[in-house]
Amino acid sequence: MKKELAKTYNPKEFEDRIYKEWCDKGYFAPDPDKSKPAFSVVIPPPNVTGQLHMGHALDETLQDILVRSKRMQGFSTLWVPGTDHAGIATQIKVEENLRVNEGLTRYDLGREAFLERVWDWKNKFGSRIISQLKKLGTSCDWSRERFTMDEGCSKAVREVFVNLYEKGLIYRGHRIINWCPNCRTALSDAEVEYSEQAGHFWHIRYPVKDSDAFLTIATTRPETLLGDTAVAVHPEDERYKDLVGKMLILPLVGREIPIVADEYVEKDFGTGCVKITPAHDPNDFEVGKRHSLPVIRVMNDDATINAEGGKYQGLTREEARRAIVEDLEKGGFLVKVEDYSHNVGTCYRCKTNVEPLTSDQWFVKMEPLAKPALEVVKNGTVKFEPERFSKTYINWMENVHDWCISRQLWWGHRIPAFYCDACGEMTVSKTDLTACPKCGAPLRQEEDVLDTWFSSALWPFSTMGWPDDTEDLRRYYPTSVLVTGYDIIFFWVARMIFSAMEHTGKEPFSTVFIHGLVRDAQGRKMSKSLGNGIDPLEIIEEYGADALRFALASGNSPGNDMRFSPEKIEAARNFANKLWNASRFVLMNMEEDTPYGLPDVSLLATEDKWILSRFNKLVKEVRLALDGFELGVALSAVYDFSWDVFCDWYIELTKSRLYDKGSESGKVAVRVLGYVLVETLKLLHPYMPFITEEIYQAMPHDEESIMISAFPVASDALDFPVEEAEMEKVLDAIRAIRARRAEMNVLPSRRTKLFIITESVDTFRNAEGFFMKLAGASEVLLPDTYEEEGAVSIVTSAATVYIPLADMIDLDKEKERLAKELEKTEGEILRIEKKLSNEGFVAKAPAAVVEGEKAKLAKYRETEAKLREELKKLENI
RNA sequence: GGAGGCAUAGCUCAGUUGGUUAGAGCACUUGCUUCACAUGCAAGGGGUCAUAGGUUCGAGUCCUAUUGUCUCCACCA
Repeated sequence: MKKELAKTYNPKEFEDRIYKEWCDKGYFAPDPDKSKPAFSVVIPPPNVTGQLHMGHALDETLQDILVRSKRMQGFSTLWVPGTDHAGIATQIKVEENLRVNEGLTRYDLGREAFLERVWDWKNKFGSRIISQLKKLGTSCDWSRERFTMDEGCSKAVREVFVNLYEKGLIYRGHRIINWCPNCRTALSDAEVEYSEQAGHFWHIRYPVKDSDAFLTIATTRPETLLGDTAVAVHPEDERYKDLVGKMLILPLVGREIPIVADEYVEKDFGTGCVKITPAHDPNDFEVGKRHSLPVIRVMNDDATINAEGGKYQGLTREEARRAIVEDLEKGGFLVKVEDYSHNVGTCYRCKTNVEPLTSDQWFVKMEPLAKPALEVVKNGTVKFEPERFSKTYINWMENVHDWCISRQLWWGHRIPAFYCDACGEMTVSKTDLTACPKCGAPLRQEEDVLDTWFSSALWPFSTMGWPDDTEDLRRYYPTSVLVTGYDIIFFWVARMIFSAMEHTGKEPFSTVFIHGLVRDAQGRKMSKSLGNGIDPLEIIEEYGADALRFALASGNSPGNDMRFSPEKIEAARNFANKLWNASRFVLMNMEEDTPYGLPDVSLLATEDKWILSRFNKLVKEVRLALDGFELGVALSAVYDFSWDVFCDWYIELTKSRLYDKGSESGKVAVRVLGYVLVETLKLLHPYMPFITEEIYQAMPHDEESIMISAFPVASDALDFPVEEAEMEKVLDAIRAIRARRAEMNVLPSRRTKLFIITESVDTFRNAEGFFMKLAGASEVLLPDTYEEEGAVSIVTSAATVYIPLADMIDLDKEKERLAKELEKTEGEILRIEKKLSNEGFVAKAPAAVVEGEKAKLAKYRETEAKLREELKKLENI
């Protein structure tokens, strides 16, 4: 059924409409046909209250390309969408909102009322990110949309927690952890970001008890002096050997602390003496354990000094530092201050300096879990693409510490541990308990919630119904590919792998397809604070989702960052426009009843066979690239074919036939045009789903939607090597003539006779129209020889073409040009001859390569002979 | 301190297991109101593929070192 296309490409007119049609038709749901192989993907769930940014756009685009191409290749594809509750991020937003609008804190509201606010917020904004994903054209099965805090995922979380607890892999402990004083919660190691900060190195004198001697320590954090319980020196440090075991008087505090010997100290760094503050430094904590030192925590949860700090109580960390340095100076304890720049841990959410401190937290014991997770990557069951990221993963997993999973937040999965104040028992349970199983007294549930990543770690199987034995799990789990950025390999990918291994006994996915970051045109990370973020929705609004997707997919190589620039998106839009207009042209030349599909081979012209043969090559190329996750390579192949081969050549080649109204040959041409265009659209559909669907619907086609049509398969029936080669001879000649005319400034309007001397007479005779249309010919003659003077000669390997342009010819220049060309050709001949006379090459190179070189040599020799002949002629004049 | 990426045209980047004369987009030059498209057409200029070695019949591609640059991990107080 022939439809009209609007005169200009305007994606706004059809993108939303088409998306709705796909949804209504149910195309996004996996095909229930059991005979089809399964291909499944789970979306990296965006933050439920987040806004779509370029990172999402890239991630979703890549996934959609994979999913759509697999669907067209006959897989039963399932793409599970959903969102993450994003504990800290969401809670911060709601608290901020509460503070700004009502001047309240979460404590003013209380836990229950505050959580109601968060749920309201979630319900208000949770659909926003989903609708933004839809604008991109993502083909997720929305009927399976999940949320990390929905009933099913919560059930999975409890199941996992209790299982791990019962196996002894989750424990509660008083440990030193990373604390964010702003978010007022513990953080895992992965949630700490280090940043270089300018600071000072304070050298402080600690007097030795009952002596005039003293030790000088150097520290970047003088305020933690309040919690010092020792000073450590290296056991082999001659300077301090005799002092080990003696006591020091802690300045300002007056506490007696021992001098201990520990290998942790570097003799050559600082003064060789380290103050030990077990409560506020992870290394000191370890030293403290080895020497059974007391642990004195001197800060509150908001990083102000607590009662242990004596007169400094109530001061912030920064205030305390200033006050203490001042007092040290007054007391004569301060030796010197140096400028010092060092790495400080900050909170990945709010960038506040992390305060290491001791507290009661829940941990996952990592060692037993890491083992199978390492194995499965090392033995290739889980493959990283590109492969190098498996190193990053293995390195991290081999050195992983226990995972602190408790967060002092309210928004999240509350830890299912129940305390009995009557008998002191703690019970961990999959279901909520009200009475103590031991003594029957009322219970109190743990206040802490779980790290957000604890639930996302279960995403590949919790979304498919685990722990129940569901049909989805049986059919689609393990999933096929996980697509994500390298920045969350530790947060998420690693944790999914060990969780899946532990709880399902299977890897969560077979391939991890890693992409880089989308940066701005200057190569900077897009960020809110810089204000350099490009809003994908604005791009879609202005250029269309297809253009955005194209811009993100083209030139993007796996694992590498990319820059996003206005030029790129314009180039993408221009390509869409080109396709649109090429399609309009094809449609214009179609009849109401032009059918889909190729006419009989016997009816095909040489150029038809040429384009089919070229298309067939393209199909092979695209499929190979897609199979290897080379999405950018596949796209550029389709781009080049569409623009250069199909539009710039094939369409132009068919014009004379098309303008011969009603001719059989014109009808054949239009069917080939339609066929190649539609099949090319299919190759392109995974990348640009909307425009390809819109055009597909307008053209004669084979399926209800391009989405469910079959991805092209290379076929021997479309291979026409002979015609392809013949056609290339003609195209070579046309290109050469055009170049020559342009060089001589022959106006396009000036048409001339062409005399073509060639052995492929039939080929060139059949191509007469092409020379008229594309090479400025008024008449094409194919004599056996051409001897007249005053003609430009153009030499290609297959033909010598003469253009009588007596008035424009400069004989000397002609000679010079021919001589130059001859020189170049001879150079090439020499190079190939050398190669072919190399015994190693002939013996070791593949036969096809050797044959290729021989063919090339033959071609150059033909050209050389013709050039010599021409030169001789000119010299005789 | 450890690991890794990148270095190819003026700019931004492709280049799949080594195999035509190294490509594209943008920018630049010249010409074109050719009846699909000026978001276009045609022609053109521009690269010793960071440097030095090595492996190979053959290296932009593999190996080693060097330089520059970016990132991640570790954290010496």
